[in-house]
Amino acid sequence: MEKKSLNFIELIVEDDLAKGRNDGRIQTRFPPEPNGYLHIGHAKAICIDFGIAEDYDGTCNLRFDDTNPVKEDVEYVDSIMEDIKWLGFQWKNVYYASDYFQQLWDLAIKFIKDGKAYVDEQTAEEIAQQKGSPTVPGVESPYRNRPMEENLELFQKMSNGEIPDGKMVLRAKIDMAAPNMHFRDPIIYRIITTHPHHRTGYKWKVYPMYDFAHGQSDYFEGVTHSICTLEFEVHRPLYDWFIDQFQETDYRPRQIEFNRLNITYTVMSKRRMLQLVQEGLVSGWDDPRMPTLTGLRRRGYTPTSIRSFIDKIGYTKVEGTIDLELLEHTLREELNKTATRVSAVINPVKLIITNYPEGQVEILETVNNPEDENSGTHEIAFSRELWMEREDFMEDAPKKFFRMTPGQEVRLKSAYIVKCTGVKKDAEGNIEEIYCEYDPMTKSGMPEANRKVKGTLHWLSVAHSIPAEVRLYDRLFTVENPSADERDYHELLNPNSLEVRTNCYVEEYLKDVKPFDHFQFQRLGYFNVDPDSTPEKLVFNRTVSLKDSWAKEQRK
RNA sequence: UGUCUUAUGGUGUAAUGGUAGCACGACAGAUUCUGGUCCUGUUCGUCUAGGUUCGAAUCCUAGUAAGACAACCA
Repeated sequence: MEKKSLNFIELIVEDDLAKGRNDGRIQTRFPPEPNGYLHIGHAKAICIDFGIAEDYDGTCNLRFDDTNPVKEDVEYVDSIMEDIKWLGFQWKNVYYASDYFQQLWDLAIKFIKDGKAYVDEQTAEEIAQQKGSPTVPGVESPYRNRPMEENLELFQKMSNGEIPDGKMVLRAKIDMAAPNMHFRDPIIYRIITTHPHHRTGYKWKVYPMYDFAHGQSDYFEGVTHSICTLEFEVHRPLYDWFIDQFQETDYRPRQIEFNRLNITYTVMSKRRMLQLVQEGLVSGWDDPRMPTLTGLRRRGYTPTSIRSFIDKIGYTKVEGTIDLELLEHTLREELNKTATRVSAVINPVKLIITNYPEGQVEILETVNNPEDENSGTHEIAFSRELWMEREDFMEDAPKKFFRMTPGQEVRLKSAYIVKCTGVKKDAEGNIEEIYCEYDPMTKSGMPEANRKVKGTLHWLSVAHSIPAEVRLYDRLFTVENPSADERDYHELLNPNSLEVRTNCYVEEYLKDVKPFDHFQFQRLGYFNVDPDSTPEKLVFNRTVSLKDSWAKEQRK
């Protein structure tokens, strides 16, 4: 058994374990704010949070960081839980930062009593101004040194709802000249009376800020490893400082930061995704073009493929961008092994076998999955009139065109070898029908069928196929890194990210499919059944195309 | 002209002082009743300069480059 190399987080955990820290206990948490849908970047965090707990015999809890009622909603709580479960993880407990509002408030009182917090009455602008800049030290607030009793009284008033929103804040008293901006008397409590909290309603008038809530919540819960993304690196000294102020035993949580996930041709910020949804540029959070988990699910991505992808990209502290192709590769890798092969024609043109008896129908067998011996076969009807793809015919074909062209033999998958004899065109010269003759001795399985031909095409019997809508998805953006582009992001959107084809056909075998079933449409790609699909009107999404070396050849 | 962090092929990631490897991509070939899959091969890398060491991608120093931080967001 080959030993898998550990990532830097696992190394830290093993080192802590070896040193006996926190009594050898491992506890993590996944701490989303319920203000948006989870995306594949969150999946990366979920995999390490739950993964570390699993691998080191620890526990992982789900904790909603719901300290800002202005932005949060139960709608998101529900979707977040659903997405985590879909990925295949199970939390030990569900916690909410709002569960700790009383404890946090008590802690704030302690800070005031210890002379480590004060009430500031300045405006947000004044406070921002005094903060200085990364290179210029800040200025102390005129309210910084007011007596402890006065702070206590004012904070009580804030908490009672006697002070309007925005008029006062509670700040930690640390160091306005600190080189780390976060130490310049950070605001730890603000007044919010106008928005109900999704769990506590209007009970609380003051709410703790992230820095005063996150690490403390970790501490209250007994978290040992608080894993988050790199953007919180500069917060870590403050995380540690707060804990220093009230730590009572040897137990201590530890924050570790890793690189967040970026993928080419997409955006990973909740703000940008919200815009896409609100401006109607996509159909919703679950639009199959969205990098949200709900979008990816609707697109046809599987939980295992996403986890496998996360496993491939690893965890480091280097900020980079992953090729979308790696994600697609991971998905194809899985679906190739699992997806049933069926035929679908998404740009149909009629093919008539002139020497095949009218009215005759043959029931043929076709394999479900050549990659899986146990997958069996299913039946497909063959007759005189078929559907084939327009792209599979060319009148004046180049040498490397291995499909249907007059005079050249091709194989109809699982059926016969045919030779094109001509076409019928309308007045504008558009091809209306294609004609061919079949060789009755070349039915699949017969010795003559082994004859070498240039190519194999998929097809459908006109009388035995059912209509379907097929939605062809492509990347949402035309540039690799939309976030870094100076242009307005509207200009970067791919106008062809969705192409709806309403005149497609699929085999009768698919008449009873259910939403999220996935298939390989032979020679086209992997498709799944959209939730919009009904027995009367089937709707398929293209999850990802097959690798297409003919398309590549054509681009040369 | 601050603090923190990072630097390995086109991309991502290993090598934990001892042979720079893997995956994706690209390119070429073979096989094929999917121009898919499978298989084979090719291409391409330790940011720079010093130092420590028998030996440095790894440790040290200095540069260079990139990123994060100045919300009553998380």
